Amino acid sequence: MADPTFSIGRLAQASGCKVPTIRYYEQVGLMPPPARTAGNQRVYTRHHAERLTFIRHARDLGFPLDDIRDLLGLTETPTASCAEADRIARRNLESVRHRIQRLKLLEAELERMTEHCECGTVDRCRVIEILSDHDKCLADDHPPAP
Amino acid sequence: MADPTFSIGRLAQASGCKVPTIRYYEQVGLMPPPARTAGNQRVYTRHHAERLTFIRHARDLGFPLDDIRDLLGLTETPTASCAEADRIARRNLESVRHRIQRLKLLEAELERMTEHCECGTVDRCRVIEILSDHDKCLADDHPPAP
DNA sequence: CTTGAAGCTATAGCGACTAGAGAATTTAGG
DNA sequence: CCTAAATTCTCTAGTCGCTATAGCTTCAAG
Repeated sequence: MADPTFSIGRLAQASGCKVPTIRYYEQVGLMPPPARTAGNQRVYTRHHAERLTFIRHARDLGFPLDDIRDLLGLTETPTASCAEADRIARRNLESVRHRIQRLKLLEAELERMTEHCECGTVDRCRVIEILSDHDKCLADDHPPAP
Repeated sequence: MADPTFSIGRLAQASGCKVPTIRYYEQVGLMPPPARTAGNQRVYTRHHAERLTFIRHARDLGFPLDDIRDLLGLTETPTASCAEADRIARRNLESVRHRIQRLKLLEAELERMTEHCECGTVDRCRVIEILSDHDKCLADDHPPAP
């Protein structure tokens, strides 16, 4: 009859979030303030668990909290167009692709550094050398704007 | 005879760092405090420019400031073994590779989301659906520890 | 009833900057 | 030489997404 309820610790276990993180999400308005026991401890419902799973999952996918806030807003009016959700997801996909591209450049550069290091003294170190001389670097562009 | 000197603005231009970033690096001990004019403005030398280029370059390659501090320390004793520099570079290479792996999972998941979105209403949105249901997600592992 | 785990609030810290206020200094042009 | 504009100065606070700590209260098991 009555839905099961959870303490913050159980909710943390169920969701994979840490306890302080859940309180943080409440503080910044991502999670609604739950009911409290007589002794002031938080009591969560299945609704909270679902919402937190959504948040956790979106975080795992790299969505910033502001985007998650927007997505959560959308889920509350299910008849709204999902074009906005699509736009948010595409934006994050773009950002992920940018980061991959950039990191691949760095990977190549770091490989070059470590492969040619013969581990003598610092004054002949390939790592130091490449870091010191900008011209010897391949990946010298700047990271994309957020 | 006298080496050329730079104002903080020129050093910023030359290095690609922003002015407040240079001051920040001084504050956290990465850049040595430069001489000052009679009017208290910073006066930089070629040494500073080289050091800042090193820092900037290492930052571009994803080295954390603490690692950069260590590397700068090494450059000051050129007869030291470069094994430590090599170790730092390899550690960062590892970290970059981890991040690439992780981001590729996210990319696949986000592609799956956006490709199947038919942009109707939110209650049938593929993006929202996947975010809501953990079982529908491929990339549900947790990011690697720093 | 006791004990230990789990919960509470509040504050501060992380990394690596960035932004803003308000005052002082420098530089270029007239 | 003087003024106006650009640059620089210090200081504080804010960003993001938590995490850690301190010092307390409440809850659940035995």
